[in-house]
Amino acid sequence: MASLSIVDGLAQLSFLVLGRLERRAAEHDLSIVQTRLLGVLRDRRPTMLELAKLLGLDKSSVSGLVDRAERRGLVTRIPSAADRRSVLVGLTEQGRTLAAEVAARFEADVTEILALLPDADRKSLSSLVSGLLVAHARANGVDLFDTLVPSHE
Amino acid sequence: MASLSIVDGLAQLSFLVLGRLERRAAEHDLSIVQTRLLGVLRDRRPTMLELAKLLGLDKSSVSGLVDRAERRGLVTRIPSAADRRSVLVGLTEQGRTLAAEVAARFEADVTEILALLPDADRKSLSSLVSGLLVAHARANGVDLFDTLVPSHE
DNA sequence: CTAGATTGGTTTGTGCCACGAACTAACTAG
DNA sequence: CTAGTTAGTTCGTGGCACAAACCAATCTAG
Repeated sequence: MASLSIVDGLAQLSFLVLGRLERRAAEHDLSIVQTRLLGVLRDRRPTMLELAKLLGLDKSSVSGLVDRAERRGLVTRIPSAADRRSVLVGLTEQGRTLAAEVAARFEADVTEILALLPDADRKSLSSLVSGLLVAHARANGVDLFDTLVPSHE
Repeated sequence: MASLSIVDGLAQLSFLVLGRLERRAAEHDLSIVQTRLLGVLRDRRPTMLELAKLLGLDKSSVSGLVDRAERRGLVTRIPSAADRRSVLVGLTEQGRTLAAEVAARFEADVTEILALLPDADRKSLSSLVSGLLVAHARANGVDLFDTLVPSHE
């Protein structure tokens, strides 16, 4: 039972957490990336390029990503009024409900894992994690956006 | 600055941590999966099937994975003495040094992020994370193996 | 001992993800 | 009006992931 280092611990935990997400997403035939796409769009209607930045992907990758999601009726491309080259991507109703469902199940998973900790510990963990993320966001001048989005440097 | 929920926080943190890993791995033209492969092999010499279980992949996926790594001289297939159907996979010297390098850089990254927390907080976080992982491992009867390996249920 | 079942691995086909390079269309500066 | 930039798509390549089909070795019933 070699007590694992904090680095190992965080790596482990990260795999565990994202593994749950992946599993829940797979239940609805979503990949992690598709899920992140839906997550990002919950409160945004970005252009393709903004989306690429948000997801940390190449714009060409986003083309295909949105293609597939659009084919499934989860998102729509809306021609931008301001710039005729540009396209806005938004959730459809179907996409929105799907995103909500996956998020809920994932949340339940994580909550279940966290239930292994006594109340007090869970609270501490929560505030430490928040603190760390806030500090990191500040240190990198990055604005903290919500669920399912990685902080890219 | 909406204080994010613990679930969101953990998701964020996980993306952040694995994002670093991915970046460091990419510096050496490794994917996350390749890196996990090397990580798993640091102290094991499993069969293909064991490897599949360890990585949570299908055996057919592992075939290709090992193919590519072998082509790059990072791992070797060793015919099993015990069972002539079976193949053992092990690191080459090159694979071992590469794994060490990536691990070191990744560790530095995470350490740097953790440096944003005051000493006491970092220590608390460390023990909370360990505690959570241990509890989870116990709850699932899984033995806790080391770095870069997800706990599969 | 042998016929049938099981097991370990590879191969093949399909689809997603990711990138860079090349390209079109639209916007912007001068 | 022209030159250069920007937004997005397309194409080609390669890794990742799975299921299904397959082969060879091993096990097991009878």
